[in-house]
Amino acid sequence: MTDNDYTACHKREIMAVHDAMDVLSGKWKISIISSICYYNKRRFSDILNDVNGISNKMLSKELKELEMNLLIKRIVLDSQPVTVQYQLTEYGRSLQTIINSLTDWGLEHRRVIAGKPTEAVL
Amino acid sequence: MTDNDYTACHKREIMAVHDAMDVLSGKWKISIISSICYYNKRRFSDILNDVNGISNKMLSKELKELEMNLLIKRIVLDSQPVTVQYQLTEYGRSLQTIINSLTDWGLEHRRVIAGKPTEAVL
DNA sequence: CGGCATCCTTCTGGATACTG
DNA sequence: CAGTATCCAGAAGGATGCCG
Repeated sequence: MTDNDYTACHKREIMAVHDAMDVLSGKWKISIISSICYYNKRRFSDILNDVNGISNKMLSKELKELEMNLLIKRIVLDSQPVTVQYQLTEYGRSLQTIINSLTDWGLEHRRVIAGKPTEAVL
Repeated sequence: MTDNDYTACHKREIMAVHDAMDVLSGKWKISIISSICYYNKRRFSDILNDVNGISNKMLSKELKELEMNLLIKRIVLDSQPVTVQYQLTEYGRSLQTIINSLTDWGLEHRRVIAGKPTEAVL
């Protein structure tokens, strides 16, 4: 993008971003995907713990939506009591680039807004 | 990330993602940023037109939030009637990578869910 | 043109309790 | 453990009209 405003049409790109957000929007969805992505396999209660502030209701709901969108899969192990693993699908793994960009930016951003040291809540 | 689940702690990364989403979450915020980003400078009514389905109220509100977070700046030209340009700040431009990832993924995603041809609404 | 104010409906999401 | 069910407050967000 140059500084002079030549008027190409970018509606296609903007709509692509909107499409992506259709599936990813929600206060928690991206954090949930990150959790599953970073750990490869992750259980319900672990995600509940990873994602700061989420309630089990919301986690349950958003996991279901992500599953419907074929981004994650649910694997039930017949242990006692039952164990459920969540995992990214092949398709879901295509989000890795986005997750990485967001992670990088988030780490930088935390530094910029200051007073929010990374180590504090660890 | 390997297939065997060695248990490193990724809370730092997951929280970074959450931090990023703090600033970027909302049904429209990322689309708005994309619009401004792709056109470099963009006026209120143009963004209103770029972002499919947004109302002026929401646009106004989210622009204000983005400005508060120092991601965009508002430039008033004293024309008649008044013209307002929105532009990414230096800091805001650091989001470019994220926007690009989302655009790429969105274009791919549109292909995957099918029945939503890119050209239709152009 | 670029908003803000108001009204009103829908959706979000927390707290809590309960189930297999 | 991994959810589901219910209740309910508050936020999100659309429609419309007004203003400098």
